[in-house]
Amino acid sequence: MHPTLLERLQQQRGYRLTAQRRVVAQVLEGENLHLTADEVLSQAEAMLPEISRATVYSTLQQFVDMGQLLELSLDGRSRRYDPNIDPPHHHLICTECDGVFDVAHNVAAPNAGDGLEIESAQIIYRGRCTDCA
Amino acid sequence: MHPTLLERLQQQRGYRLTAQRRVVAQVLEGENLHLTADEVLSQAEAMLPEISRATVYSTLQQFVDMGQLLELSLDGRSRRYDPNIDPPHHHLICTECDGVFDVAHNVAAPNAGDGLEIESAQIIYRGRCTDCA
DNA sequence: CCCGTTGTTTGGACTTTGTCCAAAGTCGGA
DNA sequence: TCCGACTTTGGACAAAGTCCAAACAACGGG
Repeated sequence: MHPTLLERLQQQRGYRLTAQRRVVAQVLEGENLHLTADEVLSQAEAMLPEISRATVYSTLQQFVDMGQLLELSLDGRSRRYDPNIDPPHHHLICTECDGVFDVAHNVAAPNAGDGLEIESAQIIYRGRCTDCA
Repeated sequence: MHPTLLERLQQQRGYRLTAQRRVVAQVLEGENLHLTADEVLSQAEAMLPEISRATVYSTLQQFVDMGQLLELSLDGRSRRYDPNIDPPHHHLICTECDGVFDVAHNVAAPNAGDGLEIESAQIIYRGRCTDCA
């Protein structure tokens, strides 16, 4: 298996892995989990009641900036976070159950060299998940 | 050329093309234009001062539901709207100027038949636009 | 032409999501 | 141990979107 988010954070040198950061990382961990910041906050509060909203938001942002957490903008309303960086993948939003699912990354879709420089591509599929189809 | 958004709306039978709806459609029109709902609102107010926020939001939603307007979730904070449906295309967010640009659609990225049914795919590229590169 | 029905718009209150900031707390090294 | 740098906190604030009841407008039947 690939190292978990928490394991990857432990390897970052010069980074204080405080109780708050550890809790946020633990909450995020899991296959096919795509939590919003507020979902992370409520689950983190269950483990560490005095954690504050500002900490959760800024911790999430740090993980993203460190390249250890994927930020998804799926509905224009909130952001979701995916701790599975390593096998690159994309996402499907099920039009029936509204769930978010990882989808294997087959083909990069590089593009005509119109003079633009593409760093990354994120694909959002819409359709029906295996359960609903 | 492909018909404009306004023209496409005029062809919808049994749909009242009120002054408010016409104004919203006119504001959206244009190449490489990706306005937020609030940007649409302020420009619409310039043409029809008494138009209300609720009308703009619900009109945009209707256009999307009718399949005549593309809704983009690029930053998890707001939604942007693209009136150009017809030659399918994707979008680039420039990491330097933060602009949004249409990118020609080369390759559909269909996927392994893992039992899911894919209806559509939307690709968000990140990189540098032709001006910034 | 009037009326009722149906569809549309309005303003404003409200919710959700995210940001900012100054003060307090914590940690590790000299 | 003490200092300085980093981290967390709570609360105020802002942005984006939703909801709702009342007012308004348009169309067709009588």
